[in-house]
Amino acid sequence: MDIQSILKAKVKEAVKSIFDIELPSVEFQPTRKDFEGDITVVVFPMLRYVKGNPEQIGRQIGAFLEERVEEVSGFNVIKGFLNLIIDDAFYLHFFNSIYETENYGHNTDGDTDAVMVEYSSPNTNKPLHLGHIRNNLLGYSVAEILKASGKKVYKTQIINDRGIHICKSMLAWQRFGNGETPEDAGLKGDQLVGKYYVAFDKAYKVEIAELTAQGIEKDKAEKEAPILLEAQEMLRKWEAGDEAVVALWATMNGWVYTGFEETYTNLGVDFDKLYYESDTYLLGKNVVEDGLKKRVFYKKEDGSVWIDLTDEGLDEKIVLRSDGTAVYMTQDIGTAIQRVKDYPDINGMVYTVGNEQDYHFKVLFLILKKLGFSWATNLYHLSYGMVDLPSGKMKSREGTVVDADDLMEDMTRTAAQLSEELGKLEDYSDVEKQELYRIIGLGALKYYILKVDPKKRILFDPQESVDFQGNTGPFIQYTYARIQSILRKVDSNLDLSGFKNLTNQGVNLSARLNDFVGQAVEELHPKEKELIKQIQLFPEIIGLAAENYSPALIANYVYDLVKEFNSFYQQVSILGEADENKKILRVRLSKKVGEVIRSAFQLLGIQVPDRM
RNA sequence: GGUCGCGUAGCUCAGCUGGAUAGAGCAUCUGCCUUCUAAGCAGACGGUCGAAGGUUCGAAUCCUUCCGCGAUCACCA
Repeated sequence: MDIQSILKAKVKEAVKSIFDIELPSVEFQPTRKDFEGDITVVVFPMLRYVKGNPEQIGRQIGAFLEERVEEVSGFNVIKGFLNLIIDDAFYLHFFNSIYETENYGHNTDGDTDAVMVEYSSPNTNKPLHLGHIRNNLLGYSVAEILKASGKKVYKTQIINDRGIHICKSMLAWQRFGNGETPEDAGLKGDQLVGKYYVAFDKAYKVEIAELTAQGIEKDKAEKEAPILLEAQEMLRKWEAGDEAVVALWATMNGWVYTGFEETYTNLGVDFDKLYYESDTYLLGKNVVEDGLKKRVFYKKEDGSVWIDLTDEGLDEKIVLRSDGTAVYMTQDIGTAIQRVKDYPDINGMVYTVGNEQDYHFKVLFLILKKLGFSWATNLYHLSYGMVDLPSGKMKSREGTVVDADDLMEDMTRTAAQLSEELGKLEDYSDVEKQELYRIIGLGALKYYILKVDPKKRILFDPQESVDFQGNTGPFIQYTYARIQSILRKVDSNLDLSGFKNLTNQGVNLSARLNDFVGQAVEELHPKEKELIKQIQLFPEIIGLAAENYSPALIANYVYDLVKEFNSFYQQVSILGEADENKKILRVRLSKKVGEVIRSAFQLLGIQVPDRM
């Protein structure tokens, strides 16, 4: 039972006993560092029920608690704030009770509902860029956080493998490629296909310039450039199942998938199920029929089908074209339904998609609700701000993007450079070093992106790059590495410390710690107490992060924990402590902090190194 | 123009389901490596929380208006 629940009941009891009033709720907050105490009861809200001077009331409640509640060892009142001092024994017992818990912080008795998390969902005509990185990191992390909060999670992406964009790459490759393959070019498949997408745009612009030079208006030229018309023709052939076109399409998409696979592996993300738009783009049409019957939709004279959302403050939205073909919305309706068919335990979905589609998802969710699907109330658009460069928006067509592969390589290189300067790893092999640099470089990148609130747009300056000091991934990884170093030394100093049972036989240790709790509770160092308090927060933070779909909460939490640990590390000696019981406690604290760091970072998709 | 989001230190961000003197990091400046990894620790400097009203014991946080930035308002996806 956590301390807050205990106190809540006791404060109510106090008010009942002193003033004979039933209090509906009690407000707590952690005591500010500048005051003495651990938990603060805010008296002000009680004034609605209890008449009197807040300071006076606080003192009366405080005295009651100090006398009747064994966890409360003292109190003070400042203005309307009742600061309670919690007995060290409580914290020690708490720490002792969770020390052996594996996956501490995870909710193990979660509901049986599953949730599907969609992220990445790239187009297959170009490589992934920085924007996709943010998307992937967010989606992956939220999926992991939901799992930790007790949900069953399916990770998915819908691959946008058809449409005019891929036809553009195909056409350009036919014209300028001379049969070039990724092997010939020495390029990843997605990079090669992206190259031809850029080539298309270049040729297209040349044609537009030629047309306008002939006196044709720009608008018209843009629509009638021969190369564009040809790409459109190619799309029609694809839809008609033209063998040659479909074969080329399959080949080039194949290259792209091989390339993506490599990028995903490097980025450390994965998927349980892939959906391809070439399979789903016709879905949803039968649902429209159904919606017409239910009068959720209506038909205009030209045959197009619409939904009227003006009552909800939105406008009218088309769900089927007059020629009977599907639009984007139709597909998304059909795909959502298909997913629930594929995984009947799904009772909610998370869509990781940029905030430029806020309106689309608002409408989509509303339509699904109106169609009466029970799971439609549990849909969430994990909307995030764009990643912009100092020069403005990223545009693949114009080549002004920060490529995902390049960026990861850059980060690894920077980590390598920094690490070499520090020169702490002379005994590592090149392979080991390379892997470590990757962990650090990616840690820096991932933390940098995940620590900010998803809603905010990120301005990414490749020149200034990503920090490795302060509130950063490497800072936290470094603390983890230091802890591992301590734990290694515990093992190797058997004869000196008598710690031989520490890592293997927890039972023995628990017994000894219990002795310690019994005999010397008042000796808990302030830093030890702060650390335990911080550790105590972890389960609650995971819950909050899941509720808010926010990896940033995890990042901020682990940063605070690490700061607290570093301060502890600096102020007290761990292995040098003379009192063996204290030494054991400190080693155990360090070990647990390490576990929480690893666990929290795992939720962010970031690895931790044993040394750095 | 309508709708949605954002605006906190020179820069990057926490805090936003209302609570004490608004917190970190970077940058600048001071100290601390013969003791567990200095990618660290301790400290200094830095703020009319975009502006103005309102709600109340109390507002960065909630409401209204305005300003600035962004997104979106296609029989494109």
